[in-house]
Amino acid sequence: MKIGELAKAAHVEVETIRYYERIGLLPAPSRSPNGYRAYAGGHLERLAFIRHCRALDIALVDVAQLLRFVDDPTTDCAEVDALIDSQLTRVRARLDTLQMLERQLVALRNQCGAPDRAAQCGILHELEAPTRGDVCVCHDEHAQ
Amino acid sequence: MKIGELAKAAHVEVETIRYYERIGLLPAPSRSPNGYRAYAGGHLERLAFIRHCRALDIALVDVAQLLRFVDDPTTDCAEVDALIDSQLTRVRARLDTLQMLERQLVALRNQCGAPDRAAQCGILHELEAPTRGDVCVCHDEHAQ
DNA sequence: CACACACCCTGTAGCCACTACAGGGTCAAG
DNA sequence: CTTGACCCTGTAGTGGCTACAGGGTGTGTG
Ligand SMILES: [Zn+2]
Ligand SMILES: [Zn+2]
Ligand SMILES: [Zn+2]
Ligand SMILES: [Zn+2]
Repeated sequence: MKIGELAKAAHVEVETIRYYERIGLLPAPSRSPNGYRAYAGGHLERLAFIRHCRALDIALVDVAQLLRFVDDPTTDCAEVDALIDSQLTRVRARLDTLQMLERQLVALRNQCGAPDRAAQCGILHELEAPTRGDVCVCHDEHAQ
Repeated sequence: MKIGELAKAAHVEVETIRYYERIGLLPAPSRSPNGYRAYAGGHLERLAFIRHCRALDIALVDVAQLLRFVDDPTTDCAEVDALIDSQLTRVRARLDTLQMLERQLVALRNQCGAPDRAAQCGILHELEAPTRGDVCVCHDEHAQ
């Protein structure tokens, strides 16, 4: 299997595959006489695993860790669980932030009475608020 | 005001301020005879505005655009509104993705029956699923 | 006055996970 | 014989900072 075929099979860019090889995530395949990379089934499996993890937004360092567990199935899976847990924690933290952000943006959006000149726009007015030392609608880190 | 004082006042790293200056977001201040940057009140205002936007996760290019509106208050604020709207759209899209992600991670986390050897761990098992062509628990991009 | 220490300067490189060339080689179809 | 699709290596760019390295400056203490 040539790199383009592997890319198509795994729904990944060719450059991404070479990148994974460069950083040591995907083992270097054998080469055809012409120098082209020649992949076997195992490479597609491993690449699918990686992409699957990436779809879960798991960082590549953590994917590398998971791959080590896959390669050595005698290790205690508690570390796998912990890794997923910490990933879940990160995702939930980001979710909280984004939900706050959405509320703040909606509030901000409602500030614009009617589109007119920027001088009257409530949005810009609101964004300038912390400038004047007013209570900040979106974050209070600089309000304390 | 020296750069460290400005940094403290705006709750920003010194390097961040120099970075904003380098990319043209914050105007270069005048210099003291010793070469130190000497900031005026306007700089703190502008920096607060930028950090306020960044707290709303608005990209620096968009912040630059907003600053142009601030500087020229005669422009039509419809563009401001559109910018906030598109930001809101981005945030909501990311929210949707993250919510799916959280559900998938929870499902994945529940796969681990009891921590034991990695060979039996349902999490690794599940992460390997797309490898075997099974229906993918987390993303179907490579399942169709 | 000597020294420490905090702060300032410039410039460059690193982070993450790719993505996009530039500049070349290989191969099959028409 | 030419076209075009694919492959190769190596390097640089993205965003939004962050972290040095290698210097200069300013203040307080012994
Ligand atoms: Zn998947
Ligand atoms: Zn408006
Ligand atoms: Zn704010
Ligand atoms: Zn487990």
